[in-house]
Amino acid sequence: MSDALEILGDRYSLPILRELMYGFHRFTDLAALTGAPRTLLTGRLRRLEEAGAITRTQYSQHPPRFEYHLTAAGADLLPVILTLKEWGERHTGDHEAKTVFVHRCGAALHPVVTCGACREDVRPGEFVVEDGPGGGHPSATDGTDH
Amino acid sequence: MSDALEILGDRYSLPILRELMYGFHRFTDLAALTGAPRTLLTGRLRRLEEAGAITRTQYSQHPPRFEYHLTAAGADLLPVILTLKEWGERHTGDHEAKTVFVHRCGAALHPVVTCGACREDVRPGEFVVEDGPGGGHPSATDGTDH
DNA sequence: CGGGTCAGTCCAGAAACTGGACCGACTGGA
DNA sequence: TCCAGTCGGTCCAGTTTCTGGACTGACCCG
Repeated sequence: MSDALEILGDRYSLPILRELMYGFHRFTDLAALTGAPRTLLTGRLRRLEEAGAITRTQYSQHPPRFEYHLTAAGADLLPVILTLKEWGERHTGDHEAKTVFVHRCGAALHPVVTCGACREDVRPGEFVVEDGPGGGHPSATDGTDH
Repeated sequence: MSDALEILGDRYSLPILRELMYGFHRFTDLAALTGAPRTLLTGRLRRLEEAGAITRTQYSQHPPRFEYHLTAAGADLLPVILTLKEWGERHTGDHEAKTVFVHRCGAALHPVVTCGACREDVRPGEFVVEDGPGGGHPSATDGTDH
């Protein structure tokens, strides 16, 4: 996760990706929609491109003009954005969401995280934290106490 | 989502919450595990407390000692952390995860986001973005350039 | 008595962010 | 033809934030 936050851990990267998902692809649009200063936006777009989350393609030759699109890896951030949006609406003052996601089933999309293996909902306390091959925590022990 | 990122949008807030989920509750542990400078950690913990994601409780009187615990709102960030962890392992060099989540069903926990209404997996393109009551995007939805 | 633990604070230098001005190559309208 | 506007940036100076090491004060353990 630390690696992910190295790329996404700031106030603008996820909003940029979100606007790309919404269908905006141009620099000026992204600047206006996210509120990011243009200098900062330039840097973030470069970093996201380098990380493989977006592509930068030239759509006009002589006045050089570019547009940004999600890669497969970038589109894969959809679950992160959905769950973050859901949390914001539930636990911050952000009750009147500016946008609503409507699933193809017709209902407003409220994401639920399930276990890929057994398909059951995942709740705090229903899993255990174990050390992986990369070497784990100093004294991870119990994981779920409270 | 912007409100959520106002609180969580930096390199340390989510790691702090993650370590709390893993069962670490003391200032020094959090500093060591996240790598956050102590001054910064102090600020983040105050902000998360103010946002209602964690509580700070005194467990020793005379040498004042405190420990931090997740509130219900904080625990509700589990889906965000799970999906972010999953993305990091899939799309960054973070293949050898230091920790593995094992679901109570016995399998390694790979989160899948489903629609709360129809229970189907959510994939890019299987939903529509619409303006909500809060007033929406200038010209959202279609994705075609104007 | 000495060392360690714990939850911080303080400080100075480095890095990042901010917002406004500016740019060059066009395009559209009168 | 002239003028305003668009687009994707860059440049700059001032402000804020981050960083990491040193320090503190009350306790606990041997």
